[in-house]
Amino acid sequence: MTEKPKSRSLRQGSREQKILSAARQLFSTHGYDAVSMNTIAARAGVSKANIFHHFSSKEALYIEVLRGACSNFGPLVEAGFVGRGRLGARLARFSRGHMETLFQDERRTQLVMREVLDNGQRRGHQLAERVFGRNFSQLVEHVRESQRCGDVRKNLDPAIVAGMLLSANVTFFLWRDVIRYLPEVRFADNPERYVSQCCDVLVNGIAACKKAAAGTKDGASTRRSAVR
Amino acid sequence: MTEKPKSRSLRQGSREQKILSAARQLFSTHGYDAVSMNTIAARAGVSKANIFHHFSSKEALYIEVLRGACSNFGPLVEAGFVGRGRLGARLARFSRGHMETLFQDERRTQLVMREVLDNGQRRGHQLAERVFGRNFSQLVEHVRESQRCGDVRKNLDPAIVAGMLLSANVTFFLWRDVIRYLPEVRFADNPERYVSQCCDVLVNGIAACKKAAAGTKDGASTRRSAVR
DNA sequence: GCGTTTCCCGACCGACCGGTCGGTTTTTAT
DNA sequence: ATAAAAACCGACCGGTCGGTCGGGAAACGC
Repeated sequence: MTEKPKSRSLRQGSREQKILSAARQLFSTHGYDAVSMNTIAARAGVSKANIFHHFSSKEALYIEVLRGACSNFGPLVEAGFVGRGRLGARLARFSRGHMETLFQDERRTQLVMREVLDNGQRRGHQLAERVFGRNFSQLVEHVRESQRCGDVRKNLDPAIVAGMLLSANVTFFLWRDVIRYLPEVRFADNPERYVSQCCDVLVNGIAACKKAAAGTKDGASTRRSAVR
Repeated sequence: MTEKPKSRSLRQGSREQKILSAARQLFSTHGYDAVSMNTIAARAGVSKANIFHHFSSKEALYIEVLRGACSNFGPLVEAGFVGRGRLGARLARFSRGHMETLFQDERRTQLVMREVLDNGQRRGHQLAERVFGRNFSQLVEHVRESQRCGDVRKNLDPAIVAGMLLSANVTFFLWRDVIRYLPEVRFADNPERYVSQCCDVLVNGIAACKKAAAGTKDGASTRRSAVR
């Protein structure tokens, strides 16, 4: 009716994109097995047979969704870490950005998580290359750099420090719907405060001894805000 | 042939236990959807109909497996934390025990993880009560106690500190098959070293300022061992 | 001994799974 | 205008799913 014909090259892959979009939504929230091709077809407003016209199999479709989820997973994060300022400030900025990225596209994060849990052993290699790739390497490099500057203790494995930096946020994301019901936990709906405190601890933990107290300035503001 | 009759009350629930055991194995390694009742029946050496005689549905069987996995999940861990000694030593002992528990029954850990990922939102409440229950509370209480003693900075949320303590280990468990392929990571097969360094960082991070260096003694032994 | 209850199984059910097939419509190239 | 190619669909395939049913075997109370 109101639609113009549109050349195929213009609306290139519109149906295919709809399929991918539907599959991304469904796979990430319910997992691979729990989602049927019928469901995807219905969600995408497309016949099931059409899906098999664009993707050779359900597995192939899933892989495609996964590939899309993995690309550019970290550049934003990385961008948040670089720059000048004292260690505590940069680290907090990075961590905040990281947490934001996790929640910005929960679907994507959840998809990756699920893949790690379900196929970590089988596809661990690909995941390591695709999800992290250079991102983790760059983060480690930053830590190493800080060690050279004397900001970070030299007896720490930079990869472990980088891992701890990420693990706190990832765990928060993963368990947020559970810890909410723990009576002692009051930060379930306040990731900012969580990140802030974690960075506080980490900065103090990794900083070279004489500067231990210095990093506190940025991270320790316990009463930052109660929003979100 | 060689089997004696055995009264029913003696071998009480032997078939039922076999079913539960098979279900536990299969669910934990492949997830709920990917495991069929036929498979469970075959693994248990029982007819499928018999499973439905003992358990009203697949869901009920799964819940039962889950209940078994959740009980006594933490007492051992808790036991490792209490006792005397300086903060760093106790914390390291606890963390080591925690990591050990995670790997001691990987199946169980993986089952809980999967449940969190798949049904965290729906069953978050039950999970919070069953998986952690008093365990997390006790851990938090220990942190709070250390705060009163002046060993831990008072401006930190004890629940967050407790969370960081656990998150490092949990993340290691979850991502172990992925980080193995990261070139910078050399601790993938050496959880002891990982735990050791994490505790080092945490102890220094949470310790009251003047004692910052003190906790290092126990945790910083970077060259502890290369075994396992 | 005998009835009752519990345990157990093979056969079977409708629903749905991933995937295919033949044919129709739409787009593109000429 | 037309033929080739790509996109698309309804109907259908063999197979498996969770779950049921009727009946046989074993343990129980008496």
